[in-house]
Amino acid sequence: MSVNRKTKSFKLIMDVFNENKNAISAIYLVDQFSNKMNKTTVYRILDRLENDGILHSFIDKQGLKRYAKDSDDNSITHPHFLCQDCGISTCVKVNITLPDISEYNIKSSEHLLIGTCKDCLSN
Amino acid sequence: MSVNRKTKSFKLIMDVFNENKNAISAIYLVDQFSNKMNKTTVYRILDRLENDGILHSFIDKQGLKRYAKDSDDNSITHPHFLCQDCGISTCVKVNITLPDISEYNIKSSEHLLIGTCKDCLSN
DNA sequence: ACTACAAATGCAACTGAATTGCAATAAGGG
DNA sequence: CCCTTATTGCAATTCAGTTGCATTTGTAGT
Ligand SMILES: [Mn+2]
Ligand SMILES: [Mn+2]
Ligand SMILES: [Zn+2]
Ligand SMILES: [Zn+2]
Repeated sequence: MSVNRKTKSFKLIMDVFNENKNAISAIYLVDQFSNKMNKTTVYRILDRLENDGILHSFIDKQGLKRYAKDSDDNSITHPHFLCQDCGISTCVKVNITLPDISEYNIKSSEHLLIGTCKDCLSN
Repeated sequence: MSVNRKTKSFKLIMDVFNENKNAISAIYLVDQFSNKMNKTTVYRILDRLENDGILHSFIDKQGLKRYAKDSDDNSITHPHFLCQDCGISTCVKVNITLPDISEYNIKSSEHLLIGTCKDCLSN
């Protein structure tokens, strides 16, 4: 009983994440594929991919949900970088050490780094 | 020319932040004061307070905008904690050291810590 | 205390991301 | 090829936040 049918829409979205390891906003995909599939479909496919552990997500500085492909060198929890200039967002392959705070039992964390990417710096 | 008039609405909201150092969502205040002022007014007062450097804000895990009072022991950039159980959110007075990533010029960062607070742990 | 004027507010309409219910479609196991 | 049911399309809805504009109100200056 396959839980994930390889539909045309599913493949189109999966291709994006296979060709691009950046973090992509749901709304960008909705827009990109507006003539290929319904926006509801985009959201539901992203949901499934996340539940299946193929993608992970976070809320960016503008409150938009972004998704990126899981990979082996993604530590379980890693920061996400956003370039103010060109808008690209990437998973940052760095281990962040949480300060030990006695008052809280910290279970997970989200880290957003905002700045300028290499490409935008050199242009 | 006073830029900040001490209106009734302004005082009501300011009081909340003076009595409570936690990070409070805009929508919570809109709800709290629904019979005292218009929601637009809440948003605009929060905006002003942030521009004047009295409050600072961040987007929480649900994509909601939260505000907290600036204070001397708030380092310029500090993490924010959210208790999964009771929902309170606090500024965490800890210096976080960003890993130096050659690929990016990092100008600012946002750090969300999710877990359980002391109160919820002991109950 | 009065006035004038800009700042602040209320209201209603609007935006934009994301979700929901339901009927129609299509993937793929047998 | 059939059948089951996962997936999709569509339209309506939600929910936080914003905008335009007319009205009110704080307060500086007299
Ligand atoms: Mn990532
Ligand atoms: Mn804070
Ligand atoms: Zn860039
Ligand atoms: Zn708690």
